Amino acid sequence: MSEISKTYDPKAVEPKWYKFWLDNDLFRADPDSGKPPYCIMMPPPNITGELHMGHGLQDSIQDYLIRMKRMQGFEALWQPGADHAGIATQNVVEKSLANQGITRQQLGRERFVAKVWEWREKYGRRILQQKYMLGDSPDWRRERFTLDPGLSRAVAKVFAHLYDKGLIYRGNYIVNWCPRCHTAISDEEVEHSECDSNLWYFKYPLKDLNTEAQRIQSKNCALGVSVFKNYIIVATTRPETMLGDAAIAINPKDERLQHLIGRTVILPLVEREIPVIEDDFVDPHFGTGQVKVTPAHDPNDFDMGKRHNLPNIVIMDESGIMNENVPPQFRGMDRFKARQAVVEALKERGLLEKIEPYRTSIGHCSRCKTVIEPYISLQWFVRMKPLAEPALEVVRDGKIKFYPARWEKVYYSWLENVRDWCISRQLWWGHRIPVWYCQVCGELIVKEEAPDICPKCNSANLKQDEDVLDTWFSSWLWPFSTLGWPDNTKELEFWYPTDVLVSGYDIIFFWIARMIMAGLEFLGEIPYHTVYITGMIKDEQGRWMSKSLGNGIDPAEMVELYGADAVRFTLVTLATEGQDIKLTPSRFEGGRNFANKLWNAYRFLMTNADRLKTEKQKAQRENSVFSVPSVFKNLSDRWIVSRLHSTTEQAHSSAEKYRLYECLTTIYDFFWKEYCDWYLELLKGRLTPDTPFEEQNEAMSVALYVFEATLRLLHPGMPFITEEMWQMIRECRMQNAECRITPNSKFQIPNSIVNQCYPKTEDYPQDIEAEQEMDFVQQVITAIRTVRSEMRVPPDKKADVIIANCPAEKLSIIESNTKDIMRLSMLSNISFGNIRPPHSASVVLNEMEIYIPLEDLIDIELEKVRLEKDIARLQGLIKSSQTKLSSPNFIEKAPESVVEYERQKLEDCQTQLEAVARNMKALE
RNA sequence: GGGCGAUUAGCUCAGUUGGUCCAGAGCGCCUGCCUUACAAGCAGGAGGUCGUUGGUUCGAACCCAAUAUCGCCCA
Repeated sequence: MSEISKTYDPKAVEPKWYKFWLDNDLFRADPDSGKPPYCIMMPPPNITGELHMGHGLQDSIQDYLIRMKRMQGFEALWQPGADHAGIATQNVVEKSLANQGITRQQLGRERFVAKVWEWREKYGRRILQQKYMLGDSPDWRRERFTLDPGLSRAVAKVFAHLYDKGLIYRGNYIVNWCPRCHTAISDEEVEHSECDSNLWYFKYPLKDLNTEAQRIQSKNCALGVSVFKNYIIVATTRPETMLGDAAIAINPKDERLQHLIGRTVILPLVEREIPVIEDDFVDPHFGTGQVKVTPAHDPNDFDMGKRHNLPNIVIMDESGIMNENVPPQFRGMDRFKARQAVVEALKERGLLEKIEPYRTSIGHCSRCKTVIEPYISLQWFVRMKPLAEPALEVVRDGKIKFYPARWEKVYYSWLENVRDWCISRQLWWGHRIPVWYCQVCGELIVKEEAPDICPKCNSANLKQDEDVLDTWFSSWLWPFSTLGWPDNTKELEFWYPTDVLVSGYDIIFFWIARMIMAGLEFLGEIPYHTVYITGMIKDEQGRWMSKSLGNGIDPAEMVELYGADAVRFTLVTLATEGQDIKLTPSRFEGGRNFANKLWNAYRFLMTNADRLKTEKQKAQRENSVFSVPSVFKNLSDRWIVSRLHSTTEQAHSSAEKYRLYECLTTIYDFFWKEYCDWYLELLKGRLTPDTPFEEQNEAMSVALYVFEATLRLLHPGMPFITEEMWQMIRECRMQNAECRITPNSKFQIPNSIVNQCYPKTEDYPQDIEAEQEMDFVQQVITAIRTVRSEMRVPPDKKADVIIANCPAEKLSIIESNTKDIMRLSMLSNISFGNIRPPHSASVVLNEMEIYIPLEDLIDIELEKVRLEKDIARLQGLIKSSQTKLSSPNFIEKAPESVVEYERQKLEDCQTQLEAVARNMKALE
């Protein structure tokens, strides 16, 4: 056997095994295997950029589940793929072209789209390469892209289906327009943020001066303030839009302003006559209660305009530049420049009443952060209400469960208030809308495939809609389009509905809710029964990681630094119940240290296994070196197997509840604090040169047996290091020690931890008696160690201890473990007796007392302090027990077992206190 | 304005059905150890009136009600 390095080096291990897994098709999923199906859809990453920590976290969780299920005998498919990400990708390619001084308009649509495909080829693979690095185990052969022919066919079919059903319509409406991306976006793609702005108050002159009659009438209106003025005052947060005003509106219930009804206002600068109208929508408390109405540039005003038949006066172009519908001096100005200019112009005319500071919510494009312009344009929409109802039901009925469950509320509130979905995008990159217009008769044709002639006039002069569909219009089909829908494939039959979706809460609306709607609408079945919502990765201060802040932590770099297993382990253990994770690179040290701990235990085992193997060869012994033990005789063996039982049980139950952090911390605690700290330390005492070969052999067998099981338990969380060690350990164990899941008969698959059975609780016998005995041994050792340490006894100074008041059953435990107790607490002798040696430190353990004679070494004062502390601790416990027990209510109402426990506790504490007090007295 | 989350050790976080939790972990800190698997380690230790105030209960970190602070989502 070659030397094993002292520290674990992931770089020497990880690439090797990933290649091995890929070369041997170990992630292949086959619908004909005869095993039960299990499927997770990988949220398709954008092809724009790099893997970020969120992927790292979500992939670690998904891969944990997939690998575990695979080991549990499921035909586990993790379906991979990528998303074309319309706006994002187009932006990124435009940006790269801009560096060369080229615009997409210069290239033209066809050549530009070809460029984006080049980009996809070049960069689209990169993120997948990064997923290799993490150790992800999807069936890469099944990788899909949202613009693949099959998936595009699904999109067209869905569009036609919804159109035929009347759930897709086209119309001129106010949409969220991004003047930089030059496209409409959906409500979900708008990010609102509170900004400091102003409320500008403008005077709009009334057309006719007040007549005497009106004046008298108004005088009777006691509340009137602006009655005698020949103008009215409006307030706005967007002054430039006044150029498109079509009316002034007031609330019909606003008594102050009744006299204005029916009047006409001269719109300043534009000199257009506009009416004063009444509408319930107007909030009398906003500004002056008289609001300007700009139907073409505000969603509420748009609705109001419809109610009152107002003209939609569009005042800017698609870049937010003022157009020919505004007075000449503003034409060609950017909307923000126009804002200043309008204010300036009104001020010059004395029509600026005042400016008040005002906090307002401003919508920004989630892609480029440009301020959104509500813009009237011709777009395609999906009617959402009919789709939302069934999607609400399946969650209400519990057919789909969210983990953590609180996200269901968020899901409900969105679906209950869902608005129609604007699906057309004025982009070039994406699924072209499957709609054709006859250039002869104007017929509108919606078809899955391009029609040759107009069905109405037979003309071949057809033109396809220029726009493309929202990216999510293909993503929402992901759970079944990737499985081959609309074809009726084996895959679809076998894996749909899938099992779990793992995603962040940021895309519950965008993606999760829509996927559920789509699954129900197009397949009549939910897409998955469980939605696992992860927290988001934040920086140290709790801020979102972003390129602009430069506070991102690159997972690839972390893998490079700490190893993939360490990164995965750390991320999963930090992900508690959907809480956001504040991450710093140093957090990965924990994972790395654990990997190193595993490695060194392995190193220890292998060194000894190697030695025993050599001895065996020398002696030419018959028996195979390390077999699976059938019975466990040694206390530490019985104990560690019993602890493995509990660990396995916990790993199963935590995984069922999707508490993966709990799975990993349980295994971590078992391995580090029980296997390494105690079991291996005890094992050392069984591997001494004076121990007979057969006994050493037996001890090593159990040690390897438990270690191997731990590797399998841990494999879903730390795939690489477990494979590395498993492969090596396998070589020194008997063939029947393996526990391989049924292989696919069709394929020759080598042994790998990937296709071993996940440990089952019942494989490891629980042994309560061994646990109790071991617990006592540990208590004795720890007590002596604590005293030694607190009394500053040098580690190399061996001590004799005397144990007094030792009950018979404890005595026998100590006697049968004397060697271990002495070795682990550095003693030269243990004797029993009731004589307290002078100058000794003492510790009371339940009813028994341990004396450690230390002669000159003992510092009486130090020992007194120690005992005083113990006395105070016991007194505290006694007091609280007494208080409880002296309350008749407690005795009457608390369960018998609790009362009994409290009584026992009190009694034990009192016995101990007496003993400690006695020892204290002996020192004086 | 509506909803959600957080508040527990110096820091980051666990804490399941209220009792066996005078509350745990990792990191940090203190003391002692290079004890031939591991100093990325070992042994031991210090450190918290569980945001605040009421309530329910025999019993509250946990349940209820107010309240404060921070964060997120929606309008």
